[in-house]
Amino acid sequence: MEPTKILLAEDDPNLGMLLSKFIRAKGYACTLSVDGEEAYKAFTKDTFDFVILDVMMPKKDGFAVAKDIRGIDQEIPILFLTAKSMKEDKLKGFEIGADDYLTKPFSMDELMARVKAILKRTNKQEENHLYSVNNYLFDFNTRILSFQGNEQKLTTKESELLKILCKNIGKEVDRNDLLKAVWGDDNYFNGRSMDVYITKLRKYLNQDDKVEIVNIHGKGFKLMVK
Amino acid sequence: MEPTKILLAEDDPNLGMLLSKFIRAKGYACTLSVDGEEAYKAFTKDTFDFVILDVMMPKKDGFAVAKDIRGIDQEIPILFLTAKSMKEDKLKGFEIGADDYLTKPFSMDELMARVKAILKRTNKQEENHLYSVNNYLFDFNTRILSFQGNEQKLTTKESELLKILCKNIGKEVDRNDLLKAVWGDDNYFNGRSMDVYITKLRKYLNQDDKVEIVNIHGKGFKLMVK
DNA sequence: CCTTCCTGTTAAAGAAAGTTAAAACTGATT
DNA sequence: AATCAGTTTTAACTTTCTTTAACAGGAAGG
Repeated sequence: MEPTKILLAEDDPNLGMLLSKFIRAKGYACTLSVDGEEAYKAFTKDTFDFVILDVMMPKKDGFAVAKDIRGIDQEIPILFLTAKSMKEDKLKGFEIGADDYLTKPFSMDELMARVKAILKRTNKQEENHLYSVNNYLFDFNTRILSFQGNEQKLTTKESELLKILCKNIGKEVDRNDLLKAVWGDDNYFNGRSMDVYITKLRKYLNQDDKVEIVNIHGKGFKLMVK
Repeated sequence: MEPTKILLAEDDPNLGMLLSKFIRAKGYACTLSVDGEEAYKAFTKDTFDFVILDVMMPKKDGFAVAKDIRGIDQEIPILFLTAKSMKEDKLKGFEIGADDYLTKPFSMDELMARVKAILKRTNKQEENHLYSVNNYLFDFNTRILSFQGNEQKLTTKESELLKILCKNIGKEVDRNDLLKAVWGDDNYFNGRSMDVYITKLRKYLNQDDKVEIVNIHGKGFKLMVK
Protein backbone atom coordinates (compact mmCIF):
# COMPACT_ATOMS: atom_id res chain seq x y z
CA MET A 1 0.00 0.00 0.00
CA GLU A 2 1.22 3.46 -0.84
CA PRO A 3 1.84 5.79 2.06
CA THR A 4 -0.83 8.24 3.12
CA LYS A 5 -0.28 11.48 1.25
CA ILE A 6 -0.51 14.73 3.16
CA LEU A 7 -0.72 18.15 1.58
CA LEU A 8 0.77 20.81 3.84
CA ALA A 9 0.34 24.52 3.16
CA GLU A 10 2.53 26.70 5.36
CA ASP A 11 4.10 29.99 4.31
CA ASP A 12 6.71 30.19 7.05
CA PRO A 13 9.65 28.36 5.43
CA ASN A 14 11.20 27.32 8.70
CA LEU A 15 8.07 25.84 10.17
CA GLY A 16 7.10 24.39 6.80
CA MET A 17 10.34 22.52 6.40
CA LEU A 18 10.30 21.36 9.97
CA LEU A 19 6.76 20.05 9.77
CA SER A 20 7.14 18.36 6.43
CA LYS A 21 10.33 16.66 7.56
CA PHE A 22 8.64 15.49 10.70
CA ILE A 23 5.64 14.20 8.82
CA ARG A 24 7.85 12.28 6.42
CA ALA A 25 9.81 10.86 9.32
CA LYS A 26 6.52 9.50 10.61
CA GLY A 27 6.09 7.50 7.44
CA TYR A 28 3.75 9.70 5.42
CA ALA A 29 4.33 11.33 2.09
CA CYS A 30 4.18 15.10 2.35
CA THR A 31 3.92 17.85 -0.22
CA LEU A 32 4.74 21.32 1.03
CA SER A 33 3.20 24.44 -0.54
CA VAL A 34 4.28 27.94 0.42
CA ASP A 35 1.04 29.75 -0.37
CA GLY A 36 -2.66 29.10 -0.92
CA GLU A 37 -2.62 29.16 -4.70
CA GLU A 38 0.21 26.71 -4.88
CA ALA A 39 -1.58 24.48 -2.40
CA TYR A 40 -4.77 24.34 -4.42
CA LYS A 41 -2.81 23.70 -7.59
CA ALA A 42 -1.01 20.85 -5.90
CA PHE A 43 -4.34 19.46 -4.73
CA THR A 44 -5.73 19.39 -8.25
CA LYS A 45 -2.58 17.87 -9.68
CA ASP A 46 -2.12 14.99 -7.27
CA THR A 47 -4.28 12.82 -5.07
CA PHE A 48 -4.04 13.37 -1.34
CA ASP A 49 -5.47 11.73 1.74
CA PHE A 50 -5.15 14.65 4.13
CA VAL A 51 -4.81 18.42 3.98
CA ILE A 52 -3.18 20.70 6.57
CA LEU A 53 -3.69 24.40 5.92
CA ASP A 54 -2.21 27.39 7.63
CA VAL A 55 -5.00 29.95 7.89
CA MET A 56 -2.92 33.03 7.20
CA MET A 57 -1.09 32.68 3.94
CA PRO A 58 -0.22 34.98 1.05
CA LYS A 59 -2.28 35.02 -2.18
CA LYS A 60 -5.04 32.79 -0.87
CA ASP A 61 -5.78 32.14 2.77
CA GLY A 62 -6.45 28.74 4.25
CA PHE A 63 -10.22 29.21 4.33
CA ALA A 64 -10.34 30.07 0.64
CA VAL A 65 -8.26 27.03 -0.23
CA ALA A 66 -10.48 24.82 1.90
CA LYS A 67 -13.58 26.18 0.22
CA ASP A 68 -12.21 25.42 -3.23
CA ILE A 69 -11.13 21.98 -2.14
CA ARG A 70 -14.56 21.28 -0.69
CA GLY A 71 -16.02 22.27 -4.03
CA ILE A 72 -14.56 19.14 -5.54
CA ASP A 73 -14.04 16.86 -2.54
CA GLN A 74 -16.35 16.76 0.46
CA GLU A 75 -14.59 13.87 2.12
CA ILE A 76 -10.92 14.65 2.47
CA PRO A 77 -9.95 15.62 6.02
CA ILE A 78 -8.86 19.22 6.46
CA LEU A 79 -6.98 20.50 9.50
CA PHE A 80 -6.34 24.19 10.06
CA LEU A 81 -3.34 25.76 11.71
CA THR A 82 -3.80 29.20 13.19
CA ALA A 83 -1.85 31.66 15.27
CA LYS A 84 -4.80 32.89 17.25
CA SER A 85 -7.49 30.86 18.90
CA MET A 86 -10.25 33.20 17.87
CA LYS A 87 -13.65 31.66 18.18
CA GLU A 88 -15.06 33.15 14.99
CA ASP A 89 -12.09 31.79 13.09
CA LYS A 90 -12.81 28.42 14.51
CA LEU A 91 -16.43 28.58 13.55
CA LYS A 92 -15.63 29.84 10.07
CA GLY A 93 -13.31 26.91 9.62
CA PHE A 94 -15.88 24.39 10.74
CA GLU A 95 -18.50 25.97 8.52
CA ILE A 96 -16.33 25.33 5.52
CA GLY A 97 -15.97 21.77 6.64
CA ALA A 98 -12.80 21.56 8.67
CA ASP A 99 -12.23 18.37 10.57
CA ASP A 100 -10.03 19.88 13.21
CA TYR A 101 -8.22 22.98 14.31
CA LEU A 102 -4.84 23.49 15.88
CA THR A 103 -3.66 26.71 17.52
CA LYS A 104 -0.03 27.75 17.36
CA PRO A 105 2.17 27.03 19.08
CA PHE A 106 1.62 23.31 19.07
CA SER A 107 3.95 20.38 19.37
CA MET A 108 4.77 18.08 16.51
CA ASP A 109 3.41 15.16 18.41
CA GLU A 110 0.18 16.95 19.03
CA LEU A 111 -0.22 17.54 15.33
CA MET A 112 0.50 13.96 14.44
CA ALA A 113 -1.89 12.73 17.10
CA ARG A 114 -4.70 14.76 15.56
CA VAL A 115 -3.85 13.64 12.07
CA LYS A 116 -3.80 10.03 13.15
CA ALA A 117 -7.06 10.35 15.04
CA ILE A 118 -8.84 11.91 12.10
CA LEU A 119 -7.42 9.44 9.62
CA LYS A 120 -8.44 6.56 11.81
CA ARG A 121 -11.96 7.83 11.95
CA THR A 122 -12.40 8.88 8.36
CA ASN A 123 -10.46 6.08 6.78
CA LYS A 124 -13.04 3.64 5.64
CA GLN A 125 -10.15 1.96 3.87
CA GLU A 126 -12.31 1.94 0.75
CA GLU A 127 -10.25 4.93 -0.30
CA ASN A 128 -8.70 2.71 -2.93
CA HIS A 129 -10.28 5.13 -5.33
CA LEU A 130 -12.56 2.41 -6.48
CA TYR A 131 -15.97 3.62 -7.51
CA SER A 132 -18.99 1.59 -8.35
CA VAL A 133 -21.63 3.16 -10.52
CA ASN A 134 -24.47 0.69 -10.90
CA ASN A 135 -23.03 -1.98 -13.19
CA TYR A 136 -19.87 -0.06 -13.89
CA LEU A 137 -16.73 -0.25 -11.83
CA PHE A 138 -14.14 2.46 -12.07
CA ASP A 139 -10.67 2.13 -10.61
CA PHE A 140 -9.01 5.50 -10.60
CA ASN A 141 -5.60 4.06 -9.84
CA THR A 142 -5.46 1.80 -12.87
CA ARG A 143 -7.78 4.14 -14.82
CA ILE A 144 -9.85 1.20 -15.89
CA LEU A 145 -13.58 1.48 -16.32
CA SER A 146 -15.18 -1.93 -16.49
CA PHE A 147 -18.63 -3.12 -17.32
CA GLN A 148 -19.47 -6.81 -16.99
CA GLY A 149 -15.93 -7.91 -17.60
CA ASN A 150 -15.11 -5.72 -20.52
CA GLU A 151 -12.55 -3.12 -19.65
CA GLN A 152 -11.93 0.32 -21.01
CA LYS A 153 -8.70 2.09 -20.24
CA LEU A 154 -9.26 5.80 -19.75
CA THR A 155 -6.88 8.66 -20.40
CA THR A 156 -5.66 10.95 -17.63
CA LYS A 157 -8.19 13.69 -18.22
CA GLU A 158 -11.02 11.26 -18.71
CA SER A 159 -10.35 9.55 -15.42
CA GLU A 160 -9.81 12.74 -13.46
CA LEU A 161 -13.11 14.05 -14.66
CA LEU A 162 -14.90 10.79 -13.99
CA LYS A 163 -13.37 10.55 -10.53
CA ILE A 164 -14.84 13.83 -9.43
CA LEU A 165 -18.22 12.94 -10.86
CA CYS A 166 -18.05 9.59 -9.06
CA LYS A 167 -17.13 11.22 -5.78
CA ASN A 168 -20.22 13.34 -6.10
CA ILE A 169 -22.51 10.72 -7.50
CA GLY A 170 -26.12 11.84 -7.46
CA LYS A 171 -25.03 15.38 -6.66
CA GLU A 172 -24.56 18.27 -8.99
CA VAL A 173 -20.97 19.38 -9.52
CA ASP A 174 -20.44 22.96 -10.47
CA ARG A 175 -18.96 23.54 -13.91
CA ASN A 176 -16.29 25.84 -12.55
CA ASP A 177 -15.35 23.49 -9.75
CA LEU A 178 -14.89 20.70 -12.26
CA LEU A 179 -12.80 22.89 -14.51
CA LYS A 180 -10.61 24.16 -11.71
CA ALA A 181 -10.14 20.65 -10.41
CA VAL A 182 -9.24 19.00 -13.70
CA TRP A 183 -7.89 21.82 -15.86
CA GLY A 184 -6.70 24.17 -13.15
CA ASP A 185 -8.45 27.10 -14.78
CA ASP A 186 -12.05 27.70 -15.66
CA ASN A 187 -11.76 29.74 -18.83
CA TYR A 188 -14.02 29.41 -21.84
CA PHE A 189 -11.76 27.19 -23.91
CA ASN A 190 -11.18 24.70 -21.13
CA GLY A 191 -14.92 24.62 -20.80
CA ARG A 192 -15.31 23.57 -24.39
CA SER A 193 -12.62 20.98 -23.89
CA MET A 194 -14.50 19.60 -20.93
CA ASP A 195 -17.67 19.36 -23.00
CA VAL A 196 -15.76 17.18 -25.41
CA TYR A 197 -14.70 14.95 -22.53
CA ILE A 198 -18.21 14.75 -21.21
CA THR A 199 -19.24 13.40 -24.59
CA LYS A 200 -16.46 10.82 -24.42
CA LEU A 201 -17.44 9.69 -20.93
CA ARG A 202 -21.07 9.44 -21.99
CA LYS A 203 -20.05 7.11 -24.79
CA TYR A 204 -18.20 4.88 -22.36
CA LEU A 205 -21.14 4.90 -19.99
CA ASN A 206 -23.92 4.24 -22.46
CA GLN A 207 -23.85 0.47 -22.05
CA ASP A 208 -25.88 0.80 -18.88
CA ASP A 209 -28.96 2.89 -19.48
CA LYS A 210 -29.43 3.39 -15.78
CA VAL A 211 -26.25 5.44 -15.64
CA GLU A 212 -26.26 8.94 -17.00
CA ILE A 213 -24.30 12.17 -16.91
CA VAL A 214 -26.90 14.88 -16.88
CA ASN A 215 -26.32 18.54 -17.48
CA ILE A 216 -27.84 21.19 -15.27
CA HIS A 217 -28.07 24.10 -17.65
CA GLY A 218 -25.85 26.98 -16.64
CA LYS A 219 -24.71 25.15 -13.51
CA GLY A 220 -22.82 21.95 -14.07
CA PHE A 221 -23.05 18.20 -14.38
CA LYS A 222 -24.31 15.31 -12.33
CA LEU A 223 -23.52 11.63 -12.59
CA MET A 224 -26.55 9.66 -11.59
CA VAL A 225 -28.02 6.20 -11.39
CA LYS A 226 -31.71 6.11 -12.23
CA MET B 1 -33.68 20.71 0.69
CA GLU B 2 -34.46 21.58 4.28
CA PRO B 3 -31.64 21.11 6.73
CA THR B 4 -31.46 18.09 8.95
CA LYS B 5 -33.01 18.95 12.32
CA ILE B 6 -31.21 17.90 15.45
CA LEU B 7 -32.69 17.91 18.95
CA LEU B 8 -30.01 18.44 21.57
CA ALA B 9 -30.68 17.95 25.29
CA GLU B 10 -27.85 19.18 27.49
CA ASP B 11 -28.25 20.73 30.94
CA ASP B 12 -24.83 22.35 31.17
CA PRO B 13 -25.53 25.78 29.62
CA ASN B 14 -21.96 26.36 28.46
CA LEU B 15 -21.56 23.05 26.74
CA GLY B 16 -25.09 23.28 25.41
CA MET B 17 -24.55 26.62 23.75
CA LEU B 18 -21.21 25.61 22.34
CA LEU B 19 -22.55 22.38 20.90
CA SER B 20 -25.65 23.90 19.41
CA LYS B 21 -23.64 26.68 17.81
CA PHE B 22 -21.23 24.21 16.39
CA ILE B 23 -23.98 22.01 15.05
CA ARG B 24 -25.61 24.98 13.36
CA ALA B 25 -22.29 26.01 11.88
CA LYS B 26 -22.15 22.59 10.29
CA GLY B 27 -25.33 23.36 8.43
CA TYR B 28 -27.90 21.61 10.58
CA ALA B 29 -30.84 23.10 12.42
CA CYS B 30 -30.51 22.59 16.17
CA THR B 31 -32.99 22.92 19.03
CA LEU B 32 -31.47 23.04 22.49
CA SER B 33 -33.33 21.80 25.56
CA VAL B 34 -31.97 22.23 29.08
CA ASP B 35 -33.66 19.25 30.69
CA GLY B 36 -35.32 15.97 29.86
CA GLU B 37 -38.89 17.14 30.10
CA GLU B 38 -38.29 20.07 27.83
CA ALA B 39 -36.54 17.81 25.36
CA TYR B 40 -39.44 15.42 25.19
CA LYS B 41 -41.88 18.27 24.81
CA ALA B 42 -39.82 19.70 21.95
CA PHE B 43 -39.78 16.29 20.33
CA THR B 44 -43.55 16.05 20.34
CA LYS B 45 -43.98 19.59 19.08
CA ASP B 46 -41.62 19.53 16.11
CA THR B 47 -40.22 16.98 13.67
CA PHE B 48 -36.58 16.02 14.10
CA ASP B 49 -34.12 13.85 12.22
CA PHE B 50 -31.70 13.20 15.03
CA VAL B 51 -31.61 13.30 18.83
CA ILE B 52 -28.59 13.87 21.09
CA LEU B 53 -29.25 13.28 24.78
CA ASP B 54 -27.11 13.96 27.78
CA VAL B 55 -27.62 11.04 30.13
CA MET B 56 -27.56 12.97 33.36
CA MET B 57 -30.14 15.72 33.32
CA PRO B 58 -32.54 17.22 35.83
CA LYS B 59 -36.22 16.25 35.90
CA LYS B 60 -35.89 13.41 33.42
CA ASP B 61 -32.67 11.65 32.54
CA GLY B 62 -31.56 10.84 29.01
CA PHE B 63 -32.59 7.20 29.22
CA ALA B 64 -36.12 8.12 30.24
CA VAL B 65 -36.40 10.60 27.40
CA ALA B 66 -35.11 8.03 24.94
CA LYS B 67 -37.60 5.49 26.19
CA ASP B 68 -40.46 7.90 25.69
CA ILE B 69 -39.22 8.91 22.27
CA ARG B 70 -38.92 5.27 21.25
CA GLY B 71 -42.52 4.89 22.31
CA ILE B 72 -43.58 7.09 19.44
CA ASP B 73 -40.66 6.74 17.03
CA GLN B 74 -38.61 3.56 16.61
CA GLU B 75 -36.55 4.91 13.75
CA ILE B 76 -35.02 8.21 14.75
CA PRO B 77 -31.31 7.98 15.58
CA ILE B 78 -30.43 8.64 19.21
CA LEU B 79 -26.94 9.39 20.48
CA PHE B 80 -26.10 9.57 24.19
CA LEU B 81 -23.59 11.83 25.88
CA THR B 82 -22.27 10.69 29.22
CA ALA B 83 -19.65 11.77 31.71
CA LYS B 84 -18.53 8.31 32.67
CA SER B 85 -17.82 5.38 30.46
CA MET B 86 -19.63 2.91 32.69
CA LYS B 87 -20.36 -0.31 30.99
CA GLU B 88 -23.79 -0.81 32.47
CA ASP B 89 -24.76 2.69 31.33
CA LYS B 90 -23.64 1.89 27.85
CA LEU B 91 -25.57 -1.34 27.82
CA LYS B 92 -28.66 0.31 29.17
CA GLY B 93 -28.44 2.88 26.41
CA PHE B 94 -28.17 0.34 23.67
CA GLU B 95 -31.00 -1.67 25.17
CA ILE B 96 -33.27 1.30 24.82
CA GLY B 97 -32.22 1.65 21.23
CA ALA B 98 -29.36 4.07 21.15
CA ASP B 99 -27.46 4.33 17.92
CA ASP B 100 -24.25 5.50 19.48
CA TYR B 101 -22.60 6.60 22.67
CA LEU B 102 -20.09 9.34 23.35
CA THR B 103 -18.11 9.74 26.56
CA LYS B 104 -17.14 13.17 27.85
CA PRO B 105 -14.83 14.81 27.24
CA PHE B 106 -15.11 14.57 23.49
CA SER B 107 -14.14 16.93 20.68
CA MET B 108 -16.70 18.70 18.56
CA ASP B 109 -15.59 17.05 15.41
CA GLU B 110 -15.77 13.68 17.05
CA LEU B 111 -19.39 14.36 17.80
CA MET B 112 -20.12 15.52 14.27
CA ALA B 113 -18.36 12.56 12.83
CA ARG B 114 -20.63 10.23 14.78
CA VAL B 115 -23.71 12.18 13.79
CA LYS B 116 -22.72 12.14 10.16
CA ALA B 117 -21.88 8.46 10.21
CA ILE B 118 -25.20 7.55 11.77
CA LEU B 119 -27.13 9.77 9.41
CA LYS B 120 -25.35 8.26 6.48
CA ARG B 121 -26.20 4.78 7.71
CA THR B 122 -29.82 5.43 8.47
CA ASN B 123 -30.58 7.91 5.76
CA LYS B 124 -32.30 6.51 2.76
CA GLN B 125 -29.56 8.26 0.82
CA GLU B 126 -30.82 10.71 -1.70
CA GLU B 127 -34.33 11.89 -1.30
CA ASN B 128 -36.93 10.40 -3.54
CA HIS B 129 -38.12 13.45 -5.34
CA LEU B 130 -41.08 11.61 -6.78
CA TYR B 131 -44.31 13.51 -7.06
CA SER B 132 -47.67 12.22 -8.14
CA VAL B 133 -50.18 14.69 -9.51
CA ASN B 134 -53.39 12.83 -10.26
CA ASN B 135 -52.50 10.75 -13.33
CA TYR B 136 -49.14 12.38 -13.79
CA LEU B 137 -45.93 11.18 -12.18
CA PHE B 138 -42.96 13.49 -11.93
CA ASP B 139 -39.47 12.32 -11.02
CA PHE B 140 -37.30 15.31 -10.26
CA ASN B 141 -34.08 13.29 -10.27
CA THR B 142 -34.50 12.00 -13.78
CA ARG B 143 -36.55 15.06 -14.76
CA ILE B 144 -39.14 12.85 -16.38
CA LEU B 145 -42.82 13.70 -16.32
CA SER B 146 -44.91 10.71 -17.27
CA PHE B 147 -48.56 10.27 -18.05
CA GLN B 148 -49.93 6.79 -18.65
CA GLY B 149 -46.63 5.44 -19.86
CA ASN B 150 -45.66 8.25 -22.16
CA GLU B 151 -42.68 10.13 -20.87
CA GLN B 152 -41.68 13.73 -21.31
CA LYS B 153 -38.16 14.77 -20.46
CA LEU B 154 -38.11 18.21 -18.89
CA THR B 155 -35.35 20.80 -18.98
CA THR B 156 -33.56 22.08 -15.89
CA LYS B 157 -35.72 25.14 -15.40
CA GLU B 158 -38.94 23.33 -16.21
CA SER B 159 -38.28 20.67 -13.62
CA GLU B 160 -37.11 23.06 -10.93
CA LEU B 161 -40.26 25.08 -11.35
CA LEU B 162 -42.50 22.05 -11.42
CA LYS B 163 -40.82 20.60 -8.34
CA ILE B 164 -41.71 23.59 -6.23
CA LEU B 165 -45.27 23.60 -7.49
CA CYS B 166 -45.52 19.88 -6.71
CA LYS B 167 -44.14 20.36 -3.23
CA ASN B 168 -46.90 22.86 -2.62
CA ILE B 169 -49.64 21.08 -4.46
CA GLY B 170 -53.03 22.62 -3.76
CA LYS B 171 -51.33 25.57 -2.09
CA GLU B 172 -50.62 28.94 -3.57
CA VAL B 173 -46.94 29.69 -4.16
CA ASP B 174 -45.91 33.30 -4.11
CA ARG B 175 -44.56 34.66 -7.39
CA ASN B 176 -41.49 36.09 -5.75
CA ASP B 177 -40.78 32.94 -3.81
CA LEU B 178 -40.90 30.93 -7.00
CA LEU B 179 -38.62 33.35 -8.76
CA LYS B 180 -36.10 33.44 -5.97
CA ALA B 181 -36.14 29.67 -5.69
CA VAL B 182 -35.68 28.94 -9.38
CA TRP B 183 -34.03 32.04 -10.81
CA GLY B 184 -32.32 33.32 -7.69
CA ASP B 185 -33.64 36.80 -8.29
CA ASP B 186 -37.16 38.14 -8.64
CA ASN B 187 -36.69 40.93 -11.12
CA TYR B 188 -39.14 41.81 -13.88
CA PHE B 189 -37.42 39.95 -16.70
CA ASN B 190 -37.09 36.73 -14.77
CA GLY B 191 -40.76 37.10 -14.06
CA ARG B 192 -41.57 37.19 -17.76
CA SER B 193 -39.30 34.22 -18.28
CA MET B 194 -41.20 32.33 -15.63
CA ASP B 195 -44.50 33.12 -17.32
CA VAL B 196 -43.13 31.51 -20.46
CA TYR B 197 -42.25 28.41 -18.44
CA ILE B 198 -45.66 28.30 -16.84
CA THR B 199 -47.11 28.16 -20.34
CA LYS B 200 -44.77 25.29 -21.19
CA LEU B 201 -45.68 23.33 -18.08
CA ARG B 202 -49.36 23.87 -18.78
CA LYS B 203 -48.88 22.33 -22.21
CA TYR B 204 -47.23 19.27 -20.70
CA LEU B 205 -49.98 18.99 -18.13
CA ASN B 206 -52.99 19.41 -20.40
CA GLN B 207 -53.43 15.69 -21.06
CA ASP B 208 -55.18 15.36 -17.73
CA ASP B 209 -57.96 17.92 -17.44
CA LYS B 210 -58.14 17.42 -13.71
CA VAL B 211 -54.67 18.92 -13.34
CA GLU B 212 -54.19 22.63 -13.66
CA ILE B 213 -51.77 25.42 -12.86
CA VAL B 214 -53.91 28.36 -11.82
CA ASN B 215 -52.81 31.93 -11.45
CA ILE B 216 -53.74 34.00 -8.41
CA HIS B 217 -53.68 37.47 -9.84
CA GLY B 218 -50.95 39.60 -8.33
CA LYS B 219 -49.92 36.82 -5.94
CA GLY B 220 -48.61 33.71 -7.59
CA PHE B 221 -49.44 30.25 -8.92
CA LYS B 222 -51.00 27.09 -7.61
CA LEU B 223 -50.80 23.56 -8.96
CA MET B 224 -54.07 21.82 -8.24
CA VAL B 225 -56.04 18.68 -8.87
CA LYS B 226 -59.73 19.33 -9.38
C1' DC C 1 -65.96 52.34 -18.93
C1' DC C 2 -61.25 52.93 -19.29
C1' DT C 3 -56.69 52.96 -17.82
C1' DT C 4 -53.10 50.41 -15.83
C1' DC C 5 -50.99 46.53 -14.43
C1' DC C 6 -50.56 41.62 -14.69
C1' DT C 7 -50.62 37.41 -17.20
C1' DG C 8 -50.87 34.28 -21.54
C1' DT C 9 -48.80 33.13 -25.65
C1' DT C 10 -45.86 32.85 -29.62
C1' DA C 11 -41.81 33.64 -32.15
C1' DA C 12 -37.21 35.01 -32.50
C1' DA C 13 -32.77 35.96 -30.57
C1' DG C 14 -29.16 34.56 -27.60
C1' DA C 15 -26.50 31.44 -24.80
C1' DA C 16 -25.04 26.94 -23.38
C1' DA C 17 -24.10 22.39 -24.39
C1' DG C 18 -23.57 18.21 -27.74
C1' DT C 19 -20.94 16.32 -31.32
C1' DT C 20 -17.52 15.41 -34.72
C1' DA C 21 -13.30 15.94 -37.01
C1' DA C 22 -9.04 17.95 -37.62
C1' DA C 23 -5.04 20.11 -35.66
C1' DA C 24 -1.63 20.44 -32.14
C1' DC C 25 0.85 18.54 -28.71
C1' DT C 26 3.44 14.78 -26.05
C1' DG C 27 6.53 11.25 -25.27
C1' DA C 28 8.56 7.20 -26.82
C1' DT C 29 11.03 4.80 -30.60
C1' DT C 30 13.63 4.32 -34.36
C1' DA D 1 15.74 14.39 -36.26
C1' DA D 2 11.75 11.92 -38.13
C1' DT D 3 8.02 8.97 -37.18
C1' DC D 4 4.35 7.24 -34.75
C1' DA D 5 0.59 6.46 -31.40
C1' DG D 6 -1.92 8.31 -28.02
C1' DT D 7 -3.82 12.29 -25.93
C1' DT D 8 -5.63 16.86 -25.65
C1' DT D 9 -7.19 21.13 -27.65
C1' DT D 10 -9.26 23.85 -31.14
C1' DA D 11 -12.65 24.68 -34.50
C1' DA D 12 -16.89 24.34 -36.74
C1' DC D 13 -21.34 23.04 -36.89
C1' DT D 14 -25.76 21.37 -34.64
C1' DT D 15 -29.00 21.03 -31.23
C1' DT D 16 -31.18 22.28 -27.07
C1' DC D 17 -32.39 25.43 -23.57
C1' DT D 18 -33.32 30.03 -21.83
C1' DT D 19 -34.32 34.80 -22.29
C1' DT D 20 -36.19 38.65 -24.66
C1' DA D 21 -39.55 40.98 -27.38
C1' DA D 22 -43.97 41.82 -29.04
C1' DC D 23 -48.64 41.58 -28.95
C1' DA D 24 -53.18 40.11 -27.03
C1' DG D 25 -56.38 39.45 -23.29
C1' DG D 26 -58.08 39.95 -18.62
C1' DA D 27 -58.45 41.54 -13.90
C1' DA D 28 -58.53 45.32 -10.57
C1' DG D 29 -59.51 49.89 -9.29
C1' DG D 30 -60.77 54.45 -10.08
